[in-house]
Amino acid sequence: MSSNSLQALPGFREFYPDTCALRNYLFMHWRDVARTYGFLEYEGPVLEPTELYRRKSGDEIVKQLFHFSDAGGREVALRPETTPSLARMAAAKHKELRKPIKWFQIGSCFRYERQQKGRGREFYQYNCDILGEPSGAADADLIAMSIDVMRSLGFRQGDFVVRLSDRNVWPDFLEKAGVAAEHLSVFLQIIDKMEREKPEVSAGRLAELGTSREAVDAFIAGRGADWPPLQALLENLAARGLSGFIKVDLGIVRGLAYYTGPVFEIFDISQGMRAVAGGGRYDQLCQLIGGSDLPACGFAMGDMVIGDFVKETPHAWRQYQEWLASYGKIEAFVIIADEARRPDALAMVQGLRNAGIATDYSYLPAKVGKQAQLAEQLGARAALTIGSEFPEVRLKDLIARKEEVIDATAAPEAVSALLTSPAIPPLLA
RNA sequence: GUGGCCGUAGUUCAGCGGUAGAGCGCCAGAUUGUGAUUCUGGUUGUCGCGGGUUCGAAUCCCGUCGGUCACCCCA
Repeated sequence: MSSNSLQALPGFREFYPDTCALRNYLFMHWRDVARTYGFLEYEGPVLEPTELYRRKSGDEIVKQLFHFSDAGGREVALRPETTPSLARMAAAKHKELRKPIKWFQIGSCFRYERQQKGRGREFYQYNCDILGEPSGAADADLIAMSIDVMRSLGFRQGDFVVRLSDRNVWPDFLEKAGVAAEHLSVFLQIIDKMEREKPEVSAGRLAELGTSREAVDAFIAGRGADWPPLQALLENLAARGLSGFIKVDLGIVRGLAYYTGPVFEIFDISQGMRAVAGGGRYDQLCQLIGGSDLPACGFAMGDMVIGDFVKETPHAWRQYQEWLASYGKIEAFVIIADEARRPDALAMVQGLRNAGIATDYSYLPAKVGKQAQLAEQLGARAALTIGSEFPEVRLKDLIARKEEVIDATAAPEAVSALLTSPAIPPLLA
């Protein structure tokens, strides 16, 4: 890298075709699962008033935003997530929308922070939300959906786990422990950090609130067995045959302040429980941002961690490679053996393309061998050689290594037939 | 914001005070109308950038930019 300043900004991503393919593969599965769950795609603004995020999360968050004053003097920020925009959009129109509102979005998000594995300054986030439905049926559907996203990408039971909890179990705990309700948010932050922090630190903070690490651990060990909302969720998911993916873990509360009910996170089991997706219920956010009382829940998954997870999981990677084998490949290549026939070759290329066949050819005169090599490199299965015998042309199956003579006018049909026939390589001697 | 490690050919890397290297890739030929493999030949550099030490720096020192990983944070 030279020191000139025309390179991409740190943490921003340039998708060359090979990395763009993986991105598109993720998008394809994201959209497909959303479709099967009856979700509609929407899109919000990339740039928002800085206040939209400050209002929800406080001034601290502004430090991690790309924010600036625009030419009109407005304080604006690139979105670090999409839920606030969604809450506003849904709240503004919810009276004319049939409930439940089931929307999803795949959007670029931006955070100003040093990059590391799985985290950059620019990333895509897949967000699925259900608004206007207060019952746990919606939460259960989202959890099932997140599992199906994982399965569609080739992950299996044992690769990942959904850790499920409900924030509402904790006020009850605090009350019994004699801790004032006003300490709930501080308490939840301690719970959220317990797994990352040294035990003594958490223990100290819990003691300050008037409870203890032992009491919390004991409560978590109880697994919310007597908390009806959790049991309802578990029964719902069991009916779908998904119990094997779920593990109740009351220690999951999620860092965000706006969650108000069930919360869940998906973890990569192999890589030290790396979080790959998360979500939960946020019944107050639409009121806070859009002024409409609209219960809601949702989950999000970023493209970077899940992309790494696919790369690091052999069977998921194999599934991607299989998909990739036919992605970005041409189907037919027209070899021009006699330059005098270039106009006829162009007509044939056009005919093939109009028939929906991915077709390419050499822009400049080249030896037949060179052109055949190009056909191979571009992934073509069919090679059409057009030369002085025109309108007779040769159609070769580059996998079977068999060639036949056809009439030029029959090319689209003949190529289509070849492409749909079984790909049988010749027996090796 | 803090710290560790790394920046050499298109790419992966070796060299670590004394002529800038290898594998892979790429190009050409063997093969003038046919792809794999093989063989032969060839191409490729501001050694990230700037300064310093030295007779001499890719190599040592300082700075800087970039990458990467971890911390912080995690919406």
